[in-house]
Formats: sequence, C-alpha cells, structure tokens
Amino acid sequence: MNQDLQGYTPGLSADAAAEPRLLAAEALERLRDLIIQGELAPGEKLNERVLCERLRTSRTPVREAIKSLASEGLVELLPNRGAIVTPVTAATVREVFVLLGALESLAGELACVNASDADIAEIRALHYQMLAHHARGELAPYFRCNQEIHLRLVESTGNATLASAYRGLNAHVRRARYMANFSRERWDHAVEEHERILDALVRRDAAALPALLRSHLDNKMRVVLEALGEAAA
Amino acid sequence: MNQDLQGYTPGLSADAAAEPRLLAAEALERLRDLIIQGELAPGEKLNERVLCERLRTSRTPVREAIKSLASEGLVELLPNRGAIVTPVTAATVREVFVLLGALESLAGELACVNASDADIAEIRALHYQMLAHHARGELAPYFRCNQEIHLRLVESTGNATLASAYRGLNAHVRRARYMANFSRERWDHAVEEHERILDALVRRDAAALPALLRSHLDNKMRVVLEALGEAAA
DNA sequence: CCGGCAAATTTTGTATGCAATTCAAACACA
DNA sequence: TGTGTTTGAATTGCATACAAAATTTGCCGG
Repeated sequence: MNQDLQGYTPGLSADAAAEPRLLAAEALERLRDLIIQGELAPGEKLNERVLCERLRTSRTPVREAIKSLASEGLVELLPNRGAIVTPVTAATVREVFVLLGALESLAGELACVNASDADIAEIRALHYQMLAHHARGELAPYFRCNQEIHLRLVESTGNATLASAYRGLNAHVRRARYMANFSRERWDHAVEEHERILDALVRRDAAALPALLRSHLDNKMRVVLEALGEAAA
Repeated sequence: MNQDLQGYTPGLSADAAAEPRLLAAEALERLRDLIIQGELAPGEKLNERVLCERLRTSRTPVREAIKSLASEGLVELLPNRGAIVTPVTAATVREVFVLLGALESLAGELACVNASDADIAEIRALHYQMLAHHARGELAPYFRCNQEIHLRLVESTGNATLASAYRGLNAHVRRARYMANFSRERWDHAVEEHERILDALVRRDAAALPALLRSHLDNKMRVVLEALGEAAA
C-alpha cells in the first residue's frame, strides 16, 4: 500500500550522469530512514523548516514526504498543528506483530506453492550466510540477512500486494527493533527456528511452514516487548 | 493575479458552511471516492489542472492528495509524467482478495477473544438489517450493511493497525465490486454464509470463524473475477 | 506571585510563479 | 510516403509568497 521505489539500484553501473530522481521521493526515503533509525524520536514534532534545512530542499517536497509517511503510519498528522513521529507503544508493537504474523503465515503457505526453485535456493544461500554471521557474532549483518530472508520469502509468493503490505508494516518493527538487543540464548533460539523454517520451505511443506513462521514472529514480538520494558503476553 | 478572489467567498462553495477542514484532506477523500466509484476509470491519467477545477482548489492540495493515494495504492506515480489510476486486473484483484482473506481470518480469530458483547450485539443487529435488505432485494443498502458488518468485525478485534490495513485493501475491492452484479443465487448463498459467520461469532467459536470468513472471501473473489470476465481459479 | 487576556511571533496551509521535462505537431529530408 | 528532427505548447516538479491558525510572549489587574 505504500509506493515502493524498489526498482531503483543506486550503485549498479547505471549512468551516474543522468539523475531523474525526484526530490520528494528522495525526501521520503531519507525521512523514513531517519524515523526507522530513531534519529527522529517517537513522539517528536516534525518542524517543516528544520527538515527543509536538513534535507536541503524547500517545503513542498518535505510536505509531500510527510503526507506519504502518514499513509504508511510512521507519522501522525495533527491538522493545523503539523505532524509527529508515531509513538512506539507496547500496544502498537503487539498489534503490528500480530498482523505481521498473519501475513508471513500466509506468505509461507503461498510460497510452498508458488516459489520457484531458484527463489528457494537463494533463500537457502542467505540462510547459510546468516548462519555465518551468527557464528561470528556479527549482529548487524545478521539482522540484514534475517530481514532479507523474510522479505525474499514474502516476495517469492508472487503476490506483490502482500509484499508491499509486508514492507510497510516491517518498517514499524524495524523501528522498534532498533531498541532491542537480545541475549545470546534468544539469538541461538531464533537461529534454530530459522533452521526449521528453511527446512519446511525446502520441503514445500505448506502444512508446517505457516505455523513455524507465526510462532517465530510471536517470539520476535516477545523479545521486542521485553526490550520495551513491558511484560509480554 | 487577483488575490481578492480567493479570500472572497466564505459562503459560496457548496460545502463551506461549518468546518475548518483542510482542503488537502477534503481533496483526498473526494478523489478516493471518485476512483472507488469508477468515475475516474482505471488507467486514466490524472491531470492536475482538471482536478483543480473539479475540486475548486489549487494544485497544492491536489498534489498532496495524489501522493497519498499513491501510498494507498489507488494511483500510480509516473515520475515527471504525472499519475494514473491504478488499473484493475484479475491478477491484482486476486492478490488483494487473498490478502483480505488472511486479514479477515485473523480478525475472526481475534474477535472471538476480544470483541465485547456490545460489539457482537451491534454486528447482529446489522446482520438482521442486512437480511431485511436482502429480502426486499435492495442491493445497494445490502452492500452497505455488508461492508459495515465486515468492518465492525475487524474493528471489534481492538487491533487498530489491522483495521487500518483492512480499510486500505477494501478500497481496492470496492472499486472492483462496482463492476460486479451477481445473480440471485450467488446472493442467497452469500447470505447463508453470513448466517454461519454470525453464528460462529456469537458462539465465539475461534476454531470455526476464521475458516468461514476465509471461504466467504474466496467466494466473493470468484464473483468479482467472473464479473471481470476472467476465469476464477 | 499568579492567572488571564492580547499582541507578536512562529508555523502551518494554500496559491501561484518559474524552470525543467515531456508531449505533440509541423517540418525537412531522403 | 515515411522517418527523424526541431520547435512550440502543455504539464509536471520545485520554490516561494501570502493567509490563517496556533503558539509564545508580555502585559495588566488582582
């Protein structure tokens, strides 16, 4: 439901001379990153003038970006009073995770039927790459692989609407995730879950995969909620 | 040029009477309705100047509305070339319905646990109202009741994120629905399904309700796809 | 010192001007 | 006649000017 600029690959030998990029799209992406990485804190007021200086542009693109972010749910609009970064509460995190669980569960079901062998092979490769990062204790690269695996799984369903919805919701989670540093034990457990998930995917076991994904998401949720200082359900 | 014209008419615009509503929000709503009701046809190009005249406003609110609609997926942005109404293809309709099926299924599960007795009572009342419209063959009011029931069900889960995602996707479906005029037989069948759905909800039967909703959505999808002239899966 | 009112300032919302890109039509040339 | 080019019009993207609303500041009376 959010517009995605996924087809754009910045560094791939495209002619660097021509730059048909729109300022508004650029502003949208940068603001979204600022929010996800917490540089714009939850609840913080977005001052248009300040953002204009930061993004080196005028108010028009900034305002358009803010409107888009509101549609994605990352900011809230207060009529005649501007916009604030959507607060991250335990309640909303729980809501998002429940929804993501349903989405990934559906994705698992569909992927078993629709994913190509190449899709699965790529996911398996990413899985092993992730294992390597886990073995070396490289947290940030592990996270990237992890994200990539989940995203690829969703995309392998061939349902672009599902993938788009997934990306939008995932932005919320990634924002919360930034606060969550979990224990080695939790980490090991998550990796084990991924082993079982990959196994079910390779076997195209549509009966098992959805439940595995849902419970995996459920555990992720608990970790994040703990980090938020709230008791998980 | 003549600034007097803009500040001139507090009472001339038809809808001006009461509220300090924002033009951008108004434009967004009206454009969305125009798209959903097919007055702006799928694939049609959105000309800003034309829309400005139609909505009696300047380009700024219109542009912001278009950006928001793009985030919702109702229009597609073509950089430097404006925007078009997102085409309705059998493929995207199928995608959206599959997703909606998962969402309503989840909603059913959650509603059985979280809905208040008052929520369920209200849904039951709407159900009987819908039955009345069905008995009288009043199609449009029937649709409204139907929509309202599904929306109330989703909202009764208490998961605002879920409800928001549902509303967004539902806009797409309603747009397709406008083309679908189904047979009396199909209609009767849909009503029967609603009977079973209401029954499961009243019993808070979380084991049965999700599957009922999913299959209900699946049938709705078939009807819409048929109306689109495509063979359903 | 405090609370409430009012002017001043800031900030948002809207309209419009200007530049750059795209689209279309006329034209030149083979 | 068909094709490529060029030039003009229309449209989009961005910046800015203007108006309205909200926030802050300062003043006054109590």
